[in-house]
Amino acid sequence: MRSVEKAPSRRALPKGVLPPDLTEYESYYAVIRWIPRGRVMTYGDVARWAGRPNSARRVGYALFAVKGSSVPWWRVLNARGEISVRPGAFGDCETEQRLRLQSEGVEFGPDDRVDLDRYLYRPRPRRAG
DNA sequence: CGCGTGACTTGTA
DNA sequence: TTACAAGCCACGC
Repeated sequence: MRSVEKAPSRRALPKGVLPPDLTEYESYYAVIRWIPRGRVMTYGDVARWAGRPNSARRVGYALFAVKGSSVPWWRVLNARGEISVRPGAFGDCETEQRLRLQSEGVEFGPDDRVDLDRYLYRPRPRRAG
């Protein structure tokens, strides 16, 4: 068991996006909680909205740590619209993720991919000042 | 402090 | 369209 539960590194978050009291992982969770039912976001988007544009990998890591909690981790896909978890890894949660998405009405294409143009969630229009 | 690794992304061929 | 390389950041050794 790798101790991924602890991830307390705090850094300055951009104002107006998220409260400054959140830890790195919690900031990801906060963004992921924005995703409504039947929608998805990419790791990169979550990272960007959390104020860490280059920490997409950490998002997945954070998700593993929170799996089982109230964070809709299954609504996070990679930039290609597919589940990043390899079948069999992490207790075969790849299957669980897919089932959860499908139960929300998210359809997978023949390539096991989701049409991001259709299901990608944009939290809000890019701040027009 | 350096090196390898990872539920990633983007650019190039 | 797929395949490969580079960039990225935090963690463990």
